[in-house]
Amino acid sequence: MNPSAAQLGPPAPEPAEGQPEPARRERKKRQTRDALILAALKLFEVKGYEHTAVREITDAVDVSERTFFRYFASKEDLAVSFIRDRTALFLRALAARPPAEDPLTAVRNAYHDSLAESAPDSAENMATYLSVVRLIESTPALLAANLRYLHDHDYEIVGILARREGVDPATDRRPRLLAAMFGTIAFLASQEWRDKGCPGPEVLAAAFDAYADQMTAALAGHWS
Amino acid sequence: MNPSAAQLGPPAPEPAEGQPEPARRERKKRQTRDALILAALKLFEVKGYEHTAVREITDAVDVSERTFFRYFASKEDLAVSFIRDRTALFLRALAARPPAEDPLTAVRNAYHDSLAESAPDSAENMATYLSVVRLIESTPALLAANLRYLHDHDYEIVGILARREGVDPATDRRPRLLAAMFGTIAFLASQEWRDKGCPGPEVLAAAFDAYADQMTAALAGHWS
DNA sequence: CAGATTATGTCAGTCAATGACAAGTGTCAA
DNA sequence: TTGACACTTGTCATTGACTGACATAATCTG
Repeated sequence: MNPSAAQLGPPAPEPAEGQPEPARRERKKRQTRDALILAALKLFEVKGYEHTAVREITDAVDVSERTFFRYFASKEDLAVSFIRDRTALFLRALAARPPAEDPLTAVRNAYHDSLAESAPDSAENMATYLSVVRLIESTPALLAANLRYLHDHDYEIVGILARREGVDPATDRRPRLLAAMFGTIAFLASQEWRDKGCPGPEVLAAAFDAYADQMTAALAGHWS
Repeated sequence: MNPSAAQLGPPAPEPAEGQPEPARRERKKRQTRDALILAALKLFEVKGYEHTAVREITDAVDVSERTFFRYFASKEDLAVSFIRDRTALFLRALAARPPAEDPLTAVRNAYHDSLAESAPDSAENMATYLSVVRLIESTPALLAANLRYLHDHDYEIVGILARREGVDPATDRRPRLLAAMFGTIAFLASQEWRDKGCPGPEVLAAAFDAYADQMTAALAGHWS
């Protein structure tokens, strides 16, 4: 049982595997994991991330502090677990885009796909996700963790892009460049979205598109 | 005496202010600050960042642990203090570029300027800087701190760009976009540079240019 | 030199994170 | 059902980053 081994969105019943798991043990793990996340978010919202001790979270769920760290590598890790799920969604969406699309188009569409896939999941789910984003965007430490997570997983995007276009990521800089630029504008978009008060997902998508649209314009010449 | 109030490159004798400071106190502060940085880097290089306790650093300099935290907000803070200096150089360089240059050109030239300004500073200085970059690039925690620092100061670049081009950063996304993209490629460049073994500064500059050159190409169509 | 500033040391304490070992619980086959 | 085996959890002890409070000592200022 290594920390954050099995990442999964909160109460989203596993795609159902055959029979190979008599369930009780796994079910309990999932329960405590979900309970920890839920209690943590609740506390974070009230007292703020920094001022919530791990101890308080585990007390609320009635498990030992040690157990917490067997589920999550760190306090940060819990907070960004949602981001992890979103990123995984995006990666799958990107891999699924038709090869006929050029890289930028594929990335843009994949972003929308992943957003659409997670958004209507359930209203309650969306609300939770929104509160997490709000939390992350307003907590410097989590913002940094988020940044770091995105960076650590850029190479996966790079791999998919390079495969799609049949280029060698070791010599061709374009896949790395596009992957990094995607991360950048996704980040800018969620900032703008937060500044607007985290309205609906479609506003986030619109902000993303606006940034994507202006990339070449920003590089062009004078802005007059 | 708040932490990291006065950031300055290591042994670079202050631009000399009139007379208003009878010096001794300031001189001593500078001394211990430099001594802490020096001892820290030496230890980091030998034992690695994570495995060097603040206690060991302060023992080497013979000050109390508490004093360390009066000079640096955190252990990370010490390590990225060099990055701060470099960023400050870049900002000044960017502000100094002629307004006739279009934004992208100005940013690229400013990057080279700041590199040139710090590089020949002194051979020993350069060596120190290189070891810091190596350290940061090979320590996940520091990489994250670096990322965060860059992000936290994007707004300064945004401000300069917006002023240069006479646009409103609140409504026009282009300054934010270019600032973020600059950060991205500067980051990619230093990674590539590290992977090549941190050769000379000109190699870093070349990598930066290569990325800058390919930005539009990466956004264009298929890469074939 | 007196008296206001300011830096430093000491101390006690919080909080995150980890290793080691014991105790409890679930699983599976005989 | 039972008993061996695989995990999971709790307990305990420890390290290390960081902070607040207060006393002390050094450096200004006049």
